[in-house]
Amino acid sequence: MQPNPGSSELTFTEAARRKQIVAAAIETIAELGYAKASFVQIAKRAGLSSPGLISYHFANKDDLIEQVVAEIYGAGGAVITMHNEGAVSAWQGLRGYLEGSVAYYDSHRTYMRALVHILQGHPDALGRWVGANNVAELDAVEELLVRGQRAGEFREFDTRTVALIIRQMLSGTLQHLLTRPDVDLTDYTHELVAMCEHALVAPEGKTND
Amino acid sequence: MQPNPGSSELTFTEAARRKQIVAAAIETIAELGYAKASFVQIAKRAGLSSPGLISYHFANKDDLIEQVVAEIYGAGGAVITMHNEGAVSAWQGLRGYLEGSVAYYDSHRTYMRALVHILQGHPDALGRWVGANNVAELDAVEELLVRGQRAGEFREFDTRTVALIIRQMLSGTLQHLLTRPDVDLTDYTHELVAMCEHALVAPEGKTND
Amino acid sequence: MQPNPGSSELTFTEAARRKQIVAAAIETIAELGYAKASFVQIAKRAGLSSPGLISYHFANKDDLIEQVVAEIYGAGGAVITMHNEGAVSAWQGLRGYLEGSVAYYDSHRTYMRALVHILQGHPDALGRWVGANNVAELDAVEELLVRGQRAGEFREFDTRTVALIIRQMLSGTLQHLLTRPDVDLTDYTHELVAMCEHALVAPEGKTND
Amino acid sequence: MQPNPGSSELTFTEAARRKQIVAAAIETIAELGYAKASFVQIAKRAGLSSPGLISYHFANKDDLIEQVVAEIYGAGGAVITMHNEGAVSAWQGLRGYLEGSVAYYDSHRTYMRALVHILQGHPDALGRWVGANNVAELDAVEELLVRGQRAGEFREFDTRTVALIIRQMLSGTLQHLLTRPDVDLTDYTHELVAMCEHALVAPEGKTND
DNA sequence: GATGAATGAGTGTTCATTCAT
DNA sequence: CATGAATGAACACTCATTCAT
Repeated sequence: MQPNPGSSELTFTEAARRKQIVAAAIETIAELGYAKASFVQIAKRAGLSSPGLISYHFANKDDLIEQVVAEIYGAGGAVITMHNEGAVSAWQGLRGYLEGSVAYYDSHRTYMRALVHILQGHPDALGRWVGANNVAELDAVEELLVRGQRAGEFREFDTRTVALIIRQMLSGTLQHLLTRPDVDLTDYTHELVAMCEHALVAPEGKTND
Repeated sequence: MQPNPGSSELTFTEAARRKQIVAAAIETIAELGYAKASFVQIAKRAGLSSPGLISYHFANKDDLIEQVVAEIYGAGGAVITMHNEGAVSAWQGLRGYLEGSVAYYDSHRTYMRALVHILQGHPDALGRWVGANNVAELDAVEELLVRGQRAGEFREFDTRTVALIIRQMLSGTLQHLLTRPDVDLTDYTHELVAMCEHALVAPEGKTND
Repeated sequence: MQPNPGSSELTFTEAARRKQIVAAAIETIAELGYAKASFVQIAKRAGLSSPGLISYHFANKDDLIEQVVAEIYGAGGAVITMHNEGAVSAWQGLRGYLEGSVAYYDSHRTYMRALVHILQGHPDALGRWVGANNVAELDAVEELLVRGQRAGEFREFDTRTVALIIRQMLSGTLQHLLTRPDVDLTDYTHELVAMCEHALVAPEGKTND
Repeated sequence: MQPNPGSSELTFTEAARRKQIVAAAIETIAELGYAKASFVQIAKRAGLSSPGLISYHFANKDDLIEQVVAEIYGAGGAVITMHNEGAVSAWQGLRGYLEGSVAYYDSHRTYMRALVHILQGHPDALGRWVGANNVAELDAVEELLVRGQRAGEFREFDTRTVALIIRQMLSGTLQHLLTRPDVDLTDYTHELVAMCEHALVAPEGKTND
C-alpha cells in the first residue's frame, strides 16, 4: 500500500528512502539506459532487498521516473537564471547562457545522461515532465533575444524560432558530450559561441536599425 | 527453414513479404517507439498470422532492424550527394544541403521517426548501422566548408567542429519536426539558413552571393 | 499427402529421395545429437529445398527415425552371424564376436553415433525399434554360451545374465569409442577379450584353446 | 530479483522452494526424459503457479540442472568411499564396490534415472558436472586394482583400461535396471561379481581370500 | 513430385507489480 | 516500514507440420 494515502506529508525515513531510490534510479538509467533500467537493477544499486520496495514507495514506474526528472531539474534549475542577471549586454547574457549550459552539462554528466535516456526511452516523458521546463528555458532565451534586438545588439530574426534553434544546438552539444566523453569542450564551446555571435550580433552600422 | 541462406537471390513472394514486414516494422516503430515495437505488434500491423512468421523471414530482431535501417537509408541516400554537385558556390551548396535535408525530413516523417526511435532505443544501432552514414555525411559537409574557406567565402573556423554543429542543428530540426508536426517549416528553415549564413559567410564574401 | 497411401510400392525417385533423406538424417543426428536434429537441419544437409519435403515423404518424425534405425541395423545385420559360423570353439566364436563388434563399431562410427543418440534422445526408441534387434543379438550370444558350457569350455553361470553383461560391456565400449575417438582400440580390445576369457573359460578348458 | 546474488546464505523458505523445485525437476526428468522436461512441466509437478517462478529461483535452466546433479551426487557421495575402507583385501574391496553400487542404483532409481537422462540429453553435462565425479570414481577403482596387483591378488592387466571396463559394466547394470525394473538383482549381481572375480583374481591368490 | 510459404503451439526468460508476514 | 516470495503477461525465437501452387 502507498504510505500516507491522500496526504502530502512524508515521514523522515520515507523521504530518505525515496531520495535514495531516486538517486539509484538516476545512476542505473545513466549506466544502462532506460530500457534496461528495471526495478531489479535499480534495487540492486540502491542496496535494497527487493524491487517490491520501489513499488511500495512509488505508485508506478512512471511515478518514480517523474521524481527522477524532478530531481534532475531541481538540481539544475538555477542554471539559466544565474547567467541572466546583472546589467550586462544581451549578447554577454546569451554567451553566459551558452557557456554556462555547456559547463553545467559537463559537470553533471550522470544526471544529464539519465535525463537524455529517459527522454529517449519513455513514450511521453517530454509531454508530461520535461516539456514545461523546456518552455520555461525557451522563454528565458527568447527574452534575452528580444532584449538584444530592442537594444540594437542583435539583427532582426524571429525570436521564438531562433531561441528554439539555440536550444537545439545546446541539445546537440549535450548529445555529443555524452557520446564522445573525450571531446575538447573548450574548442567546441569556442566555435559554438563564435557561430552564435556571428549569427545573431548585428554589424556595427546597424545600430539604429 | 530460413529462406535462401547465404544467397542473395530471393523469391518474388519472399522479397514481397520481407518488404511488407519491413514496412510494417517502420510503421510500428514510428508509432509505438522502439521499445514497444514487439514482433506481435509488427505482425499485427502487417496482417500476419503469427509473430513466428517474422522469425521465419528474418534471422533475428537485429536482422529485421538492420533491414529497416537499410530501407530508410536506401530511400534517402541521394540527399547529400544531390545538393553537393554543380559549379555553385560553397554557401549555395550548404544552403542547398540544409534546405534539402529539411525538405527530406518533412517528406519522410514516418521513416525519420522510425530511424530516430531506433537510434534512441537500440543499444548500439549507432555503432553498427548508422555511424558510418553519419560520418560520410559529416565528411561531405566538412568538405563543403573547406571549399568555402579556400574560396574566401567562409570565415575562419575549425571545419570539423562546425560541420558537427551544423549536423546537430539539423538533428534538432528533425526532432522538432517530429515533436511538433504543425511547425511552419518555411519560416523555420528560413531562420536556420539565415543563422548559418551569418554564422559562416565572411562579410566581404557576401557580395558575390 | 503421403504418396501411395495404402500401398507398399514405391516409385524409383520416391525410394531414392527416402534414402537420401535417411542418410542426411543419420549424418545430422550423428553430428548434432537427436535433440538438435530438426527437419530444418536435416533438409539443409540433404540439400532439400524445404523441411516440408521430409514431411511429404515420411508420415512423421517417428516414421523417419524408424527408417533411420532400419537403415542402421540393415547395414550391420551380418555382424553377429558372420562370426558365429565355422566349426570353431565357443570361446573362439565369442572372441570373434567381441573383436568383430568392436571392429564394426570402429568402422561405422557415424551410424553407431546416430543410433546411440536416437536411443538416448527418443522417448521409446528402445521399445519400438531397437529392442527386438537387441534380443536377437542377445539370443545369439546366449546360444554361444550354452554351446560353450555343454562342451565344457565355459564354467557354470546363468547364460542369459552373462549374455546380457557381455552385451553391456560392448555397449560401454561403443560409448567409450564415441566419447574418446582417439582411444587405442587394440589395447582396449585386448583387455576386454582377456577379461572375458578369464571370466568365462573354465580352468581346465584352457588347454585345448 | 534473483535472491541472494553472490551469497551462500539462503532464507528458509527460499531454500525450501529450491529443494522443492529441484525435487520436482528430478521427478519430471526421470519421468519424461530431459528433452520434454520443460519449465512448464516441472512447475506443474511442483505445484507452482508459473514457470517464471523457476526462473525467479534459478538463474538458468543450466543452473537448475546443475543443482539437480549436485543433489543427486550429494545424496550418493558416500558410496564409493564407504566400501573402500577397512583392512580388507583388494578383491573384497572391489566386490563391496560392485555390490554397493548396484544396491545404491536399486535404492535410488528415480535419481539415477534422472541423472542418466541428463547425461543423455544435455549437450555437455558430462564435461561440466559429471566428468569430474566419474574420474574420481575411476581413480578409486584403479587404486583398488593397483593395490590388488601389488598384493598378488590380481593377475596382470592394464589397470586404467580394466577400471574403465568395470565402470562400464556398472553403467550397463544401471541401464538394465532402469529399463527392466523387474530384473532379479540378486542373481544379476551374483553373476556380475562372479565374472569380475574370475576375470581379475589370480588363480594362486584365491587361497588367502 | 516438389516447392516455399505459412501456421500455431511451444521454449526459456524478464518484468512491474502484489501481498502476506 | 520493510521483506522476500509470488504472479502472470509479455518477450524473441524454434519447431514439426500443412498446403496451395
